[in-house]
Amino acid sequence: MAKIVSERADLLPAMAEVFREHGFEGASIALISERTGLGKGSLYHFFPGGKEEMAGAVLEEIEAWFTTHIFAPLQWDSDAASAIDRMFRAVVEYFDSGRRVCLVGAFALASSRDRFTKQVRSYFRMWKEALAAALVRMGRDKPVADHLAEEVLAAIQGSLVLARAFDDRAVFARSMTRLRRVIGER
Amino acid sequence: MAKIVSERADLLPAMAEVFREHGFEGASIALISERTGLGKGSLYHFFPGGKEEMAGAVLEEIEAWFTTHIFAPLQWDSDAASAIDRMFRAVVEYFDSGRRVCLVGAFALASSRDRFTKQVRSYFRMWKEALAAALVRMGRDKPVADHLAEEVLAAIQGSLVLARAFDDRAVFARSMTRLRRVIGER
DNA sequence: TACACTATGTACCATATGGTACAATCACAA
DNA sequence: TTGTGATTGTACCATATGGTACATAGTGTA
Repeated sequence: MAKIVSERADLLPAMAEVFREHGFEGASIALISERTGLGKGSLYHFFPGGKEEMAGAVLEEIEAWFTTHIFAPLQWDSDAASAIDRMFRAVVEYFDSGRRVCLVGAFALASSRDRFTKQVRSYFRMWKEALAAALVRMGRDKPVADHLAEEVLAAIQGSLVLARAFDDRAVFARSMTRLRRVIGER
Repeated sequence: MAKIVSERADLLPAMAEVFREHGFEGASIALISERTGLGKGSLYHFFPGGKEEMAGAVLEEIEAWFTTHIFAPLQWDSDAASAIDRMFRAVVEYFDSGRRVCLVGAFALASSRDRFTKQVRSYFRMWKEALAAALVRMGRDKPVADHLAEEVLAAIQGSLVLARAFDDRAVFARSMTRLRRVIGER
């Protein structure tokens, strides 16, 4: 009855999209099965822990992606300004200019936060600390850098909410432009 | 079998809290029944349209509350600065210093946005326009006021996300302090 | 009191849910 | 070829879901 031998990792992007669109409660196994093209059998073969394990794996993958493409450069790249510039580019692309929701942010607001407290917190903590580190390398004082990093993260999350509420990408674009300017100023 | 004659409006606060805590999908009728203290019979008596009508009524009540306490003063109060000050006070109290989630924001991120597009959009549009009007009365140019209003709303929503992710009210407090300063500056 | 109407609780229903069992099928190595 | 373990689809299960039906009890009024 088997068709193709899949890998667990291949399923994560499709599953992530389902969770993004429907949230943890709204993402039914039937829907996940449909969108991944895999039957329940395979799904539970790869994720014996069920939906909770699926969402956990998705969060893990998201954190890994952000670590590679955003957090690590922010933290370690000798050219901090360029790392920040690349962060903004990556963010715009990743969130599809505001059309796509931040799954971690959505989980933070919903009751699913309680299930995934650690992963949600870790994602934002890593982002904030990496960005603050880059700002320090650009010559900012540590406390200022911390506040600024927090402000940037909040603005990103908030403009994702507004962009979706207004169904208007321009909201997100304006916010990104402003943040680049704020960070550039002294 | 009846106990007390309730009013539809009396149920809304309890229902709002359930939707805030669990989202639209997660808020089951059983849970709503438990938290309002009313059986299904009564619930469907007051809300023949079921869960969708319940959530709709809650959104309506929220918009009404904000209109009275925040939007109207921002829009019409001759002392714009004081209206903005009262907005921040009301927001801090309403969102319980960041412990409480913005239901409309949560709905905007979730799939429930599609069901309640109009109400979600209306809430944010009214808020943004009212705040911009107050800023104009404080002497700002219209375009600047529009951008600033958008920035403030995004910061509020974003810091609610972060405050919940970090489980730290200080995040929200810091954001409000900063916004007051930004608005005060010329 | 008698009546109409509003509330209310409970039993019930069809369906969807997350999850399990298991047999069938694959890839691949001996 | 034969066997072994990884995959896969399907049938199935107990439960929870949103929603309905209805009989009962309260409320106010003539």
